[in-house]
Amino acid sequence: MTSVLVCDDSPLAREALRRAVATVPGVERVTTAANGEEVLRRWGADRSDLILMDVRMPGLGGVETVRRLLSADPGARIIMLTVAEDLDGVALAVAAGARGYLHKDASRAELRATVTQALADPTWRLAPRRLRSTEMGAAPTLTAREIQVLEGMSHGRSNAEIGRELFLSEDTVKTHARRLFKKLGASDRAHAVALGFRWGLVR
Amino acid sequence: MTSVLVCDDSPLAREALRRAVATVPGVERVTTAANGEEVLRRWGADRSDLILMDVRMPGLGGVETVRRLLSADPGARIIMLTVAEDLDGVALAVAAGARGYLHKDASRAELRATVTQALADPTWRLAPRRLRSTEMGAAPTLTAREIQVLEGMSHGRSNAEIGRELFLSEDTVKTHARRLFKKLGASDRAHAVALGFRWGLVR
DNA sequence: ACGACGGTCACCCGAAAGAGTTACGGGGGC
DNA sequence: GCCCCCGTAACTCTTTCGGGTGACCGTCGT
Repeated sequence: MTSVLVCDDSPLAREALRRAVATVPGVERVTTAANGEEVLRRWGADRSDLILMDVRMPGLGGVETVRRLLSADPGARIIMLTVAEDLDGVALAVAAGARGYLHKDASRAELRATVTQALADPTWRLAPRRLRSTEMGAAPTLTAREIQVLEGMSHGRSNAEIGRELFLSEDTVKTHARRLFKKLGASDRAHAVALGFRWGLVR
Repeated sequence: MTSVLVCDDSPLAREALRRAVATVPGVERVTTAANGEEVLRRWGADRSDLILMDVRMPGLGGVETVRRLLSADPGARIIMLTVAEDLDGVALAVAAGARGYLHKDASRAELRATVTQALADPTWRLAPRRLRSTEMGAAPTLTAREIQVLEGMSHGRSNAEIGRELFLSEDTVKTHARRLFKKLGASDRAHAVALGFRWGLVR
């Protein structure tokens, strides 16, 4: 029974990853965890053949989780997931024994190819490479204006206030708002702000 | 020149901590960092006498940062900051060499006392203790109902929908909403959701 | 050259939201 | 005993939001 464990603190990314991994031929079970602690806690009772784990997670970070997991089970196969910003974290994780890494904006095909290969060859290690594309669990791409409007919302400003701040008419702000709602799948500004935080688009 | 470094990924908590620490007699400089990487990067050029660091941070977690910091500089004095939920992280950090820890809802007075003592005595270690109170940079205390309402907002639900979900009238939901706005200092629901994320009240 | 997309703005309209106020019962603290 | 906070609920009133639609212009890619 081939099983894969997906670990990411972002619920949206986690779901997207789970769905993507589930389509890989041969994978019969995909479990998920929200943080490193959860992975370690469950590893004793429930070992997977492969772990996909985010580098940046609250609590026990991905790097430390890799260390502790490998000291408990040197045979564990782990692939780190990362965004462009924390390449050093990836380097640490690979140094600690992770088999490779994937950028979060890797295409679904690249993700599947990597998972397939890692499952097929127990000794496989990823030759470092950079990936692009906009598939998988990548955050929706907002334009600069849309992010400015979203940030305004996250600071509690009304459309009119955002407009004054950005030297735009309120109607224009509303247009940007409507467009970013659609991209994010948000039903209102509160939802949009929440999704912005969950996707890491705003802080 | 006595200097203290405050490290927390939450901007609000960071500012609150910075202000609190700055009032400690003898402290002449307070610098801040948003994550472990930043602390490590700057440690070579700019060493502080004491570090206050959050346990849970994105990227390099507090525990791992303690390890790497102490392996680079065994004399570094570090106090971990934590919320009630990650006591294991604290245990790890203390095991790794942190001098002690403070709950984030410790009173400002307790924070100052701890910092004063840690600065005065280079060998000081905190005897484990639990603290309470609502001073310092603690997140506003929302009631269970208020958090439920805030979570509903973060999922894009209207007041009426939240009411149906929680078996409350829409008017009651609006009352909870108004009260949580006031506690958080939010001007509308989008702002409240943003503050909820920044304070770590919702995910 | 054409179309898709992004940035700008406008108008209409119904549905929400938010502020203000009142109220009543229960619990905890002083 | 009293007061403050919480949970519940209702009422009114004004503002804002969000959807729908249409429009003009510039850019980029094909």
